[in-house]
Amino acid sequence: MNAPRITDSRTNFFIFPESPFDFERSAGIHGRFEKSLPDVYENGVYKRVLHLAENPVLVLVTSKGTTEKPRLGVEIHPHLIAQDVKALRRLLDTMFAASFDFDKFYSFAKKDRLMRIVSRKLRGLRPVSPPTIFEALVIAITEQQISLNAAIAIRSRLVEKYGDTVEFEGRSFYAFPIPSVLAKAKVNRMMALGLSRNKALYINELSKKVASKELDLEGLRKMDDETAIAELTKIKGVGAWTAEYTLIRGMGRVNSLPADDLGIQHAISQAYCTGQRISSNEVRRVLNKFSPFSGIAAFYLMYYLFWIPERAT
DNA sequence: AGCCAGGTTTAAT
DNA sequence: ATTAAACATGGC
Repeated sequence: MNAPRITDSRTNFFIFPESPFDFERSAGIHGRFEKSLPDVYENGVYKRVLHLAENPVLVLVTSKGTTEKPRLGVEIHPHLIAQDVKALRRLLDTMFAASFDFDKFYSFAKKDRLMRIVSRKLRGLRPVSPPTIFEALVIAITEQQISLNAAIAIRSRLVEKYGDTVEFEGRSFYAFPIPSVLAKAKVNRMMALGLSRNKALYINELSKKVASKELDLEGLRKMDDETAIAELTKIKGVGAWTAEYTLIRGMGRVNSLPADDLGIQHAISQAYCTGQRISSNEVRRVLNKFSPFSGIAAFYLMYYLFWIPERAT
């Protein structure tokens, strides 16, 4: 598995991710919502603020290649010193270069008639990840039980209130709030953004543990799926769905399957069953043939069924 | 207006 | 070991 190569020329450089990579489709997910801070995707450019050596830096990413020969142009504001370029490489690796072998997944997908069509149609689609597991976990908590639209609206307000900003071309761009800030936030203030009391408490307590280093979320990357899920579910407010969702969407764990997910249950049922609501066990049974890619298979199927209006062949 | 939406915890049986 | 209630907002 080759790590993406990054060529450095001060504030602008290229990344060469593994192929195939459809940047527009993958990063473009963020552009489907009116506002899904801290992520902004407009006119083919992905924009967000990342922390490098604790400093907020605006990063602009755009495709300069193709799905088969991916090449991403990266632009930074303000300038970076050399050691920050290294840190940025790590973050962009995490976010865009989910290091797994797409060809292997696609060859698994051929075993199934529908999945063959889906994977051909969506070739190069990756689940883009947040830069940190902390962010992925907070995202998952905000999305518990309520609709995606509601969660994204609430999360955007959380980011506007607590995230660091970089001004650029007369606009504010945001970083996801860092743990120490959310650790100090008042639960009542967080609730005013639309979080339930419990979710505000969960996020606040989680942030305190991460900020104090009592909890090392990034250390989860070294663990296998099962162990990471066991660790995550020790955290208050984190059940099976939240842990599994964090792995697939935030850690590139393509076999992690949040089988309790209503959207996945709906998608699997429509594609392989009667369309009626099905159980998590049914979901696992149906997707088992795509193991060790069951999570990414579910992601592809959901995207295909619910996110492509112009679906035809 | 009312119900459901990419669940989890606590408190009951 | 299983079941019920409470929870917050946005969309239809």
